[in-house]
Amino acid sequence: MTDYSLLLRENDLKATFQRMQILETISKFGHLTIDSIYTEISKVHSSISLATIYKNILMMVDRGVLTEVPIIGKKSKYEIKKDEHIHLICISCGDVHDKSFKDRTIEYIDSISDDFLLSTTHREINLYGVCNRCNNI
Amino acid sequence: MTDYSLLLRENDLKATFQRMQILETISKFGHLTIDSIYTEISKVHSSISLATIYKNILMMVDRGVLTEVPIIGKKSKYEIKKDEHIHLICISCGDVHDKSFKDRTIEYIDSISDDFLLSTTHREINLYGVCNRCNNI
DNA sequence: CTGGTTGCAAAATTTTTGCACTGGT
DNA sequence: ACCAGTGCAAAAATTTTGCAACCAG
Repeated sequence: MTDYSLLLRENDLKATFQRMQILETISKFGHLTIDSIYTEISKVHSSISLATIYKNILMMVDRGVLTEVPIIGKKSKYEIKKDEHIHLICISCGDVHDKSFKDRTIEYIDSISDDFLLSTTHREINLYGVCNRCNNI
Repeated sequence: MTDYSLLLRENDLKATFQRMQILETISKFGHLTIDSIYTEISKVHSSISLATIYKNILMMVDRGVLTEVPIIGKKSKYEIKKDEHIHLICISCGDVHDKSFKDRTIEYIDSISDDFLLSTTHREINLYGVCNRCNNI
C-alpha cells in the first residue's frame, strides 16, 4: 500500500479524504474511467460529488500524479503515473493490462520520430485485441 | 484525388454529398476533430447538420473507412484509414503528423504482447512533444 | 487561521435520438 | 420507387463553473 498522502503533498496537493479515495480506487482496479471512479467511491462515501472527481482528476493529471489513457471508441481511463509501459486493451470489454517495455524499446521508438517534434516527452503504445475472458463468453 | 464514392460504396455506404465532403475535408487536413470537420464543411455548405457529421463519423469508423485517433487531453481526431503508422502529436497545438513504421516494427511491438490478448488487431503508437512551429511562437 | 477543497446546483458543452422530408441507386 | 440518409429540434449525457460551507496544514 503506497503512501498516497506523501505523493499528493509532493505535488502540492492537500491530502484530502476524497483524493486518497480516488488514488486508492484507481490503484485497486488499475485503470478506471471517471464515472467508474465515481461509482466505486460512492459505494463507501455516498456523498462524494462527481464535480469533485472531475476537478481532481484534471488537477492530478496536470500535476503528473495520474496519466490519462485514451482508448479508441471508449472513454479515457486514468492510471497512477508510473514508468513507461505498453497497454494491452480489449476491444470488447475495454479492460487494460500493463506490460513492461523491453530494453531499448524507447530508443527504438524515438528513433522513428522526425524533425516535426523537437523532442519526445511522452510515448503511447497500445495494442488492441480481444482478451481471453471476452473470447470465452 | 482519391475516388471516395468508390471507397464508400465498397463499404456499403451511399456516396452522398455530405459523406464526400467529410472525406475530402479530412483528406485535406489529415486529422480533424468532429467539430473542425463541421466548421470546415459549413464554410462551403452552410446547411449541413452537426448530427449528420456525428452519425457519419461513427458509421464510417464502424465500416473501417475512418480511424479514430484519441489524443491525451484533447478531443479525438479522425483520419482516413490507411496502412499502420505512427503519430507524432504536438502537446501544444494538437497537430498530428503521420510517420511510417520502419520495417519489422509491427513484429517487434507485437512480440511484447502476452496471453491477455488472443491476437493483436490494431496498434497505436503515438509520440508526444512540442512541434517546431509551437516552439517558435 | 486561512487558503485550498468540497458539495451542490446551475450552466455549458457534447453527443444522441426521433421523425418528416429528401436524394442516391 | 425504395429506403438509406439528411436536417432540425429536442433530449440525453458529459463536463465545467460559481459559490457558501468546510477542513488540512
